[in-house]
Amino acid sequence: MSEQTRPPKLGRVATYAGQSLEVLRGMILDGTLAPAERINEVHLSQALGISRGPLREAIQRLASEGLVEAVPHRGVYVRSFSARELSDLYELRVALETHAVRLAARYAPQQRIDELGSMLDETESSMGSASGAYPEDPDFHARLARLAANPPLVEALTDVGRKIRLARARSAHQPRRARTALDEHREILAALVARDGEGAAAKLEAHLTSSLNNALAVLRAAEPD
Amino acid sequence: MSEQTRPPKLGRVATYAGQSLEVLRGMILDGTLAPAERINEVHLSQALGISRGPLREAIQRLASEGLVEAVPHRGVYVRSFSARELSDLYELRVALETHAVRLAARYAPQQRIDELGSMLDETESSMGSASGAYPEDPDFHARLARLAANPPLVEALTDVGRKIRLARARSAHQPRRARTALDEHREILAALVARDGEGAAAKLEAHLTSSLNNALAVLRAAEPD
DNA sequence: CTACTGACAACTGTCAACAGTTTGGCGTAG
DNA sequence: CTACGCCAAACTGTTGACAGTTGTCAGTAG
Repeated sequence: MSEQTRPPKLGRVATYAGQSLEVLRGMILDGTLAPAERINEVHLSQALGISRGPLREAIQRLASEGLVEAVPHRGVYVRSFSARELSDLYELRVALETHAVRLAARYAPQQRIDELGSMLDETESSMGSASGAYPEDPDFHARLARLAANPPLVEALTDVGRKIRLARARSAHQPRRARTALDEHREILAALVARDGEGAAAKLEAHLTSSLNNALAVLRAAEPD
Repeated sequence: MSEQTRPPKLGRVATYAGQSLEVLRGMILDGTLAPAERINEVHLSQALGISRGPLREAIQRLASEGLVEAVPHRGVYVRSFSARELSDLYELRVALETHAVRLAARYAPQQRIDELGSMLDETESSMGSASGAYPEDPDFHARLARLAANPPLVEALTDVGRKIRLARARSAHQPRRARTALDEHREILAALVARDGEGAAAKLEAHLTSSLNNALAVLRAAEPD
């Protein structure tokens, strides 16, 4: 009874629609709901233990985020991306992230940059051990974006990042590339520490380009149409 | 694992939720629903002649677009922007649009560029007459963005453009600036015709900066707190 | 065997009612 | 007069049922 007697903390979502949104997004991004798969509202609502109302609200938001495509009277489908669309997304991401890193080089406080460094150390130390070795660990790029201190920019990058993550859902963890990515992250950070915005942007673009090429290679290997 | 069907590609069939989305967006952008105003679901659904279900779905999408802020159990509010947020939005827009124009300078077919020119001619000829003289006519920038041939980029710019339009809802049409804007548009287009991506980007940035300054001035004049 | 027709099943879109939370007002105590 | 607490009105969140559409499949004509 007294478990939810907390005053309204901002950001806490105590609503089925809000929870469903996050659960669904997770199911799409981790592949539980595969690309091009049709979503059955009745089945899914029963699986989630809720009614169709809140579920539909969550789906609408996913549609607005571009993770799902809703065709009136015909159902909603998990979005699938072509190689061309993946390239477009990466190109957009490059534009956004290089801009972010230029801003960060100019305005970010030293402390925030240092935090990024220690985060990379942690990533490296926990890399040999567990299976949690992501080639593109989203944390680094997300934190990098936040250094630009421009919320709309961060939001735009979050959106693009989600679509990219879905687009390359097939290309699973590649521990070999993880080491390379970490090195490239360090180079970017080094330029950032030196307040060299252009250098950081160049390193970042190279990093993202090789990431795209890696994703494209995996994509074409999976379905060489 | 799961059965995969192809997403139907057909056009849009009318649905209350979809119609409400567009109507609501219009009401927000033209000021019928003022910034910081609370939206009453019952009242609004009756005004639209529909039930709360489809209306709520539309609202969810508006929330995802950032035009509206939904606080669980407390209602949804039309989003209002501070001067700082407006600046952030413009900064993001500059990054996106300059990137778009660089792409356009490299890849856009001549014909599409020429179409932009004739569009400007039409704008000019219809400027002296009617009241439809927008200082920032969205068409030019939207069409410019499309020349980049990168759909996610266009989408991102659309999102930012909507927020900006809402943020500067108070600064109404200013016919004096309309003429200036048209001239600046022509300069951008001239650089584009010359395939001078950097030049076009520079002109564009200057244009957007003066647009921001104009908006900020109007904003501070309206509420100098 | 193929092409069309009509009915059935499945699913999405919409609605009205129910339930839980927030908000503002009133009264009472200090 | 102010502060606190209770209560009712208003509103949002959720549900289950109903309605309209789409896709499928048997049955029939060519």
